[in-house]
Amino acid sequence: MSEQHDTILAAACDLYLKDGLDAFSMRKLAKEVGVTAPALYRHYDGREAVLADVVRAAHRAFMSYIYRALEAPTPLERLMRAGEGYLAFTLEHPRWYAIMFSGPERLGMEAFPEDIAAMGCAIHQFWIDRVSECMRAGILQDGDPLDVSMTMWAHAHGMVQLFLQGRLGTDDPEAFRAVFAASGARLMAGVATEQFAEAFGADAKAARPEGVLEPAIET
Amino acid sequence: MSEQHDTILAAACDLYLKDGLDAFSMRKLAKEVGVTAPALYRHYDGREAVLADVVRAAHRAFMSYIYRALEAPTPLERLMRAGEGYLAFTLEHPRWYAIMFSGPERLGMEAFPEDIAAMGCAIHQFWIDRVSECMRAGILQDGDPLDVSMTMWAHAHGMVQLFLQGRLGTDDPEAFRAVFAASGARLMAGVATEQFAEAFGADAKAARPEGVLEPAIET
DNA sequence: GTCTATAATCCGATAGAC
DNA sequence: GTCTATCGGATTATAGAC
Repeated sequence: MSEQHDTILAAACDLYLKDGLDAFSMRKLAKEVGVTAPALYRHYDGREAVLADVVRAAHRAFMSYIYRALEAPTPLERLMRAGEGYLAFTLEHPRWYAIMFSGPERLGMEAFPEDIAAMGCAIHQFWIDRVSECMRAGILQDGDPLDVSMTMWAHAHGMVQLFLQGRLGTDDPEAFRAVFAASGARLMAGVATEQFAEAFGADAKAARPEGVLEPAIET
Repeated sequence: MSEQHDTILAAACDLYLKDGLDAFSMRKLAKEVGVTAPALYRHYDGREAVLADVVRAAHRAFMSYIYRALEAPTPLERLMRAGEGYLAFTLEHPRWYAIMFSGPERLGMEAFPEDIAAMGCAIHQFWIDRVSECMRAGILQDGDPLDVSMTMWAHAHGMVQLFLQGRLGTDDPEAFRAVFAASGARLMAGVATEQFAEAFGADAKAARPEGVLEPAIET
């Protein structure tokens, strides 16, 4: 809460985002802050504690991206905007996304602190809520929202993961956006209703005349 | 090619599978082999070179799991058996699966050697072939096999990734198998044909009377 | 609250004797 | 081909002066 605490955390985020997790050390962090390493231990218990705060910051940043979707007026628009926010976050902040899903032992911990796990649950619940209200609106086929949101989540997570590791044959975020949308459309064909196809077709035409949802031809 | 080379590689695989990537060091490897560290450098250029061979071994192990599917008589059975082989590999050897998808810089390299990248392409092609022949057989809807296989790959990869990081609320592989199958069925609903539903329904009944494809109720 | 100094480990890699 | 000895570096973290 103190001011130095925030200064250190900000520097820690910068350092992690710049050099990655393996290059993150208390010495470099101290240099970034402008003090010597032992001074950091007055404000943090150690490396683990700093990284835990970085993970918290990553979760907060992620939430700020997807929660914007709640401003949209309809369930369908909220779902689509949430998906766009998710994709924007992963493309603009791949390292923040990575640390959210690196698993605790990758950070040198046995398990995530309770409050971080709770943030993960809140995010999961957000997706369940988006799916739920789309089911009630007749846009998604009836089913268990927990199951359906998991399917959509896994697909999105897998796509992003494969792209960030260069397994999709392209490094261009714009190309990936089209591929992601096309793949998402294939998935929706199995879980959405005709009402979705009509509503989203119209929505897509209004918002994106170029029709990014058409399957991308790669070869 | 020499015998010591193989001995070192085997020990390296054991060491990585036992302790993980961050704990993998040339000194520990030497102890595992039963020699001193400098001796390793007669057979390997350094840590990177050893890890590259471990990655090669991981790819070969993965291929041995999914290539078994080619013994099945029909395109549908080959696709299903390939999926089962994929899942079995990820659950039985999560660390081997992890190192295949960790990205080169995680291993301290700039890029994967050409032959490793080629193995990745061969695996990708394997999935494209499975999808292709299912399209020709009328089991999957017509489309670009590359696109459809990517969608299926991303979904499977995402599911496994989320499970291995404990984000699915269970650590039980058997429970995950059911969840994975149910989610896969949701995906197939969007990309398969009615012929699939009929054929696989019959197939599932013959092979698995308990019906693992029914959506799992969690709560 | 920050510093200097340092403990205690670990790492990859090499030189040179045998 | 393997050894001993070592270089040169990194790391987390602490002790104690100021």
